[in-house]
Amino acid sequence: MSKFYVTTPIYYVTDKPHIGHAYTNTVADVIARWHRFIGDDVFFLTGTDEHGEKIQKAADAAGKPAQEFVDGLAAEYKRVWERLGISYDHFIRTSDKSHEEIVQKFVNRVYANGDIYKGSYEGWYCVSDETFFTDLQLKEGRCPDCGKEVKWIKEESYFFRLSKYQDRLLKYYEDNPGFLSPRTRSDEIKNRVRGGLKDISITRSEVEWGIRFPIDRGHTIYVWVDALLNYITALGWPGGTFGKFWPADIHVVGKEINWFHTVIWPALLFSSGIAPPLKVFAHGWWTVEGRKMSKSVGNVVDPVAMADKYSVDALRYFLIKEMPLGEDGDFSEKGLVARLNGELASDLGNLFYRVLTLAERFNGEIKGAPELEKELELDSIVEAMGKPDTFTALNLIFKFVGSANKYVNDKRPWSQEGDELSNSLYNLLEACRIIALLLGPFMPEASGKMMEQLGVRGGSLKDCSFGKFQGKVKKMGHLFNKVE
RNA sequence: AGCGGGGUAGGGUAGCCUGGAGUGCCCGCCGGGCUCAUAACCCGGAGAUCGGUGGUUCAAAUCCACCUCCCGCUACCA
Repeated sequence: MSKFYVTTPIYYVTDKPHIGHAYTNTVADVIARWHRFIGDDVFFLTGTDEHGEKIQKAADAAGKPAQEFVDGLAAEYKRVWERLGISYDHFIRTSDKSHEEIVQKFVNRVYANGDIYKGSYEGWYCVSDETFFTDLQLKEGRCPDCGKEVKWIKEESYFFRLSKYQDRLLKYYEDNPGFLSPRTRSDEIKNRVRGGLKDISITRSEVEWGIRFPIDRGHTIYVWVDALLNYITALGWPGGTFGKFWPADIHVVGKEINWFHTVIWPALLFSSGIAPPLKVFAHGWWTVEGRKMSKSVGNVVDPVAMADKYSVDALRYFLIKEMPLGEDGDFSEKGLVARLNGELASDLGNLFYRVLTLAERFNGEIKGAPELEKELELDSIVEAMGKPDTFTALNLIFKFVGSANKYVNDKRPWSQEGDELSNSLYNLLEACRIIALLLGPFMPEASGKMMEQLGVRGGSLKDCSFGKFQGKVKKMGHLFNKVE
């Protein structure tokens, strides 16, 4: 049994989770469940990022102390993940005492290695957006986002010698081609790193709501450094289960935070003598009906509302099947309904329903020779999941659903009897059993219902070959209901 | 501005890295089969100068150059 450590980003808790957060966690969850399925010892981490000025402001606006404010949102995140079937093993919060202590320990070590120095941070600052901009980013000398005036601000800060790690990062990318995933994202990062790295400011003197910088307690630690460290503080670095699970096998992230995970994070780890993660997978973004999702447009999609309306499994299925992992895609309720009605109800649900009907009418012993098994591209599914390519894997499983439907049409079991009929049913029931097993990581609830109706127990990858069908079939209605 | 991604039948996509007959999938359309099943399932068909131009090659959707249009990122939006 090998270990497998998968993480999601920790989410900045200014508001409740939307469909993008749900996507990231669903992808990570499918990966985590798959690795449990193939027998790995999995540690699946998610959590919340709770420090920083924006959160302080949001708490002020809500009229609550910061800690109370983030407590409420962290609980909300947990509720959402439970609702969406996210099988995390640990939920880390950056306001956890143990996290704060470890972050300070880590920063001390980087400092002792000579990679932190005092300097000053300056740049154009937009007060209303609370954001610094470079000369290049300004539009006609004004804020590129809101168009208001910007001020030149200079602030004392401590810096991390990111520039020192340029060559080591490039070498790491070279030696570990799978680290930057998917490929389409890797050139972008390499180009930018080749273009030169600037040291980065890692403390703030104006921000109160954060972890104290141990070298100079007038500063707090920049939230990104605080946040990135969650991946090792959750393991209890340098003790705890760190030795067992580190390095992370995969950090699942959105493409917009790829830079932090593939450049700053490994550099920080290099500085403190810790191995970098094995893979950072940057997935794409969802638009909503063709438009960028944003609060101001008012098209933010609530994943819980979708799950309530169409079922958790339909939502999970749509998120994985709608776009190749790593690409961008478009979310629409119309698209979700089309996949629910057409693929889940008509193709998959109907397959189970018709097979179960035929099987229930049959009184004899279910036996036969494997005929349908050759249509199952199990090796390709395993290979895809190893990449990971959840999109291709799910497509291959559904290709097998199609093969099973075709088998019913070709064999016409309703006009068969005796051994012939038994053989057809044998093949179909075994196909259904394996489909149920393989879909477990993607649609855990439906998978459970399929097993129950087939009267078989759960299993693992090694059970995904045609054996003797030992279930007791019991039809219990449709797996998926059509909508509208 | 720099960097990255994309432009494939009516719509949506996969294929592109590792070149080999436009090959595949979904929706829609036309025709047929079946009646176990959620008007579901299966088969066949129509429909594409693979954004444009030029190049490399025996061979280009695929590699290269340029052009064009769309989108994203540029160091706190999954």
